Amino acid sequence: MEFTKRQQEIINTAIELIADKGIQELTIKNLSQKIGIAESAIYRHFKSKLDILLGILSLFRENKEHMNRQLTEMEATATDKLRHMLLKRFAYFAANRAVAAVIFSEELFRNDHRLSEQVYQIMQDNQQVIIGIITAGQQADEFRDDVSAKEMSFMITGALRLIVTQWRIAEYTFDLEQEGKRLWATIETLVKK
Amino acid sequence: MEFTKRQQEIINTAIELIADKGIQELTIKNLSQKIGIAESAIYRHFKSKLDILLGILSLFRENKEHMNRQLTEMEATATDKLRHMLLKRFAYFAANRAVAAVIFSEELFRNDHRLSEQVYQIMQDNQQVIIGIITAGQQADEFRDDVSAKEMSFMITGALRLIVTQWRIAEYTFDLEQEGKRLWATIETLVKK
Amino acid sequence: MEFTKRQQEIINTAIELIADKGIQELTIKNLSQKIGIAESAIYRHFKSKLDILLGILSLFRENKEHMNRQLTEMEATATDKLRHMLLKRFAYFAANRAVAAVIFSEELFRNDHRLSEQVYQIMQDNQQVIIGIITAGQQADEFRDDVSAKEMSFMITGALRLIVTQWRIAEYTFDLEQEGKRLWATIETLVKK
Amino acid sequence: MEFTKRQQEIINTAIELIADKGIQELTIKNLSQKIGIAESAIYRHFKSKLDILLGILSLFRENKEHMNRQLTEMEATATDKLRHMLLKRFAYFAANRAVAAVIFSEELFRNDHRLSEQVYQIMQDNQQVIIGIITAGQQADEFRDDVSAKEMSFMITGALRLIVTQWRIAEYTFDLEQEGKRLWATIETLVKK
DNA sequence: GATGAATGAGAATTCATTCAT
DNA sequence: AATGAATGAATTCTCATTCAT
Repeated sequence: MEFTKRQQEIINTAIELIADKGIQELTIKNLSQKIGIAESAIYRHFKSKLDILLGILSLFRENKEHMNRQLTEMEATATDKLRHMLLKRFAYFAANRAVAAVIFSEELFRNDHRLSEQVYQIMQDNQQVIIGIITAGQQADEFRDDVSAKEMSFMITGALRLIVTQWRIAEYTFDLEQEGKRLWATIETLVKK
Repeated sequence: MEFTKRQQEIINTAIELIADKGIQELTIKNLSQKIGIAESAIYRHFKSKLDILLGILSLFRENKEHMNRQLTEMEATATDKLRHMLLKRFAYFAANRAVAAVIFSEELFRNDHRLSEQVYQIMQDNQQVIIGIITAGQQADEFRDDVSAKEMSFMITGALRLIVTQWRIAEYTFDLEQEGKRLWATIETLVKK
Repeated sequence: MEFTKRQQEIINTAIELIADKGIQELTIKNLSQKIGIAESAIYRHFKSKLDILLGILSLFRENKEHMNRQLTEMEATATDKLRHMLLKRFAYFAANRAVAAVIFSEELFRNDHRLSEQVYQIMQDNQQVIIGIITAGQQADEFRDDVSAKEMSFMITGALRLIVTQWRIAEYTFDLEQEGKRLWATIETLVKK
Repeated sequence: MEFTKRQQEIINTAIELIADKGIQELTIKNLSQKIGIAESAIYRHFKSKLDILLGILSLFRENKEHMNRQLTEMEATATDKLRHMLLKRFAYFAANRAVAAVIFSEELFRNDHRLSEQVYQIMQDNQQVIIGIITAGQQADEFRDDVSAKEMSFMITGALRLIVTQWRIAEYTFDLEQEGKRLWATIETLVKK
């Protein structure tokens, strides 16, 4: 899971490429051109294009795990944690459009089992964190418990994904963090006891 | 918007192809082979591959408009309408996996403006219908009104999309209609007054 | 050499097509579309595309023979005949751009022996007529005779072709007849005794 | 405007191909086969087929500019210069049939603006050189001046082109240099005072 | 580490032509 | 006469990858 400077450069450039114009734009040619090296040079650093995609996912997962660890260790009410987590995520996507573009496009990763497995894991991990927070919130009597933590987290995840998707389709023409705050208000109203 | 028999056959085959193995599998060669005609024969029926994709969307839109019209004309409580609509949609996707695979993969349609425009319209139309039902429900005092109809419909759409996406990623290994009913229970609990 | 109405329509449309955008634009599809019939209908009237090209040439040759016969029968000085012929030809090309485009593009007819043979014949016929006029002019002491009639006619033909070619390349943006008159003045000065 | 070895090879092969059987024979397949590399290898050296055609023209233009520069610097009477130039050009075409076939077939370059622009420039450049020589000849009292230099150069260019064209149509069955000399005699007679 | 040249497989599309109706 | 459907061959071009240097 450790990447060299060049490997990171390649991965990041690949992410940008995908974010910009979709997976079809991620070709070795475009990639190498954007970096400024020869096509064949790419193969010094990654065995194949598939490995670059795996690299993207692994980088993303690492990042998310870091975020989640921070969150778990945080001392705060469940409400604060949940808000914190969602707003942080929106901020992250707003600052890293490319990642947003890549991570919610399961389609891109359908060709290979290793890829779809990774995407699935990332989704699961994420859900687990939210479920954890909500369960805690229910036990602390902050959140309603007539809906299971799992179902609740499902609704939240769905909304999160949809807002990011719409933001992408709208070509980033609205303020994601702003809309994210509005969404949080809704979610808060819905989950609080 | 009227398609000949052959055009419908091509569109349906294209949908199946995409659903099966993703957009990358949708080549004129695969398409013509699956139908059993020559590659060039495809071009007698569609000017280009792009037009086939537009055909898919137009077919889907037509279908959805039909569904929505039925719904609008229906005499029922907002709760019933909403349940009816969601369950119907799950049933439709369960029976038309391919369409589900295609319609929630905005990524596929990013290459061309005409395509993304269509996808956007379909999403909008859909949201409008749900908003309409919820507003009615709020006025009839069936649904809570501390959350706007728009926000609520947003949560619902997000959940709907997420469940279908997970079902696809899980390679249809769970019963979508079953899970859809469970989701409906959650939604009902959340929206009712 | 007798063509039906439809055949003539096809030939004329073919000429226009070539004149407009070059031989590459002469496809059965474009042809049938411009006429307003189905592609396959063309084959009712011509056995193959080659026969259409042959038709173009045959039509043109007929026309030219007619022009030449008129000229031969005309009672006038050689100078008048030559002027008449050249100006007439420019007028004809100005009015029939398409024909000009086709007839000076030997390239188009290189694929098939039957075609290039025809083109060669047309060129020869033409030269013969000019040679005839010049010889007469020399015998009548109107034209210089230190240059053979053949060489002189060669210079004239070359100039005629070049002016039409330039006119085509310039996309008909200058007045061919006007320039033709100027060219005639030059020729007259050069040939007269 | 500098070409690699391989690029020159491709351009030359393309010229040969066109000269042999016309532009229709210039396909990437034929080209690569004649060279002995894979089709896709061509694209390492030229972005597209259009660029190969542009390459042909640019190579030709370079060559011609070289010839013209030599001529301008030459110390000689206008008559000698003109003869020298024409005979040199015939010699060049006789030795480079392929180039002759290509360069006088404006038709071939009609598809693209960049191409026809180049062809037009080459024609213009050429004419300018001849006009220059003739003007000098008129001022030195070698050439008649009752016909403008421009008109005279036009006649000469027309004749030059026609002779080459006929030589091509005759499938190179006559001696171009021989005929060129005869043509020169005619031109000399016509232009001299 | 990096490059340039090459490759084979495959992509979308076009074209002239045929044939049953 | 004309049409609609189909075909096979060909065309330009792209792509991931390899290899010698």
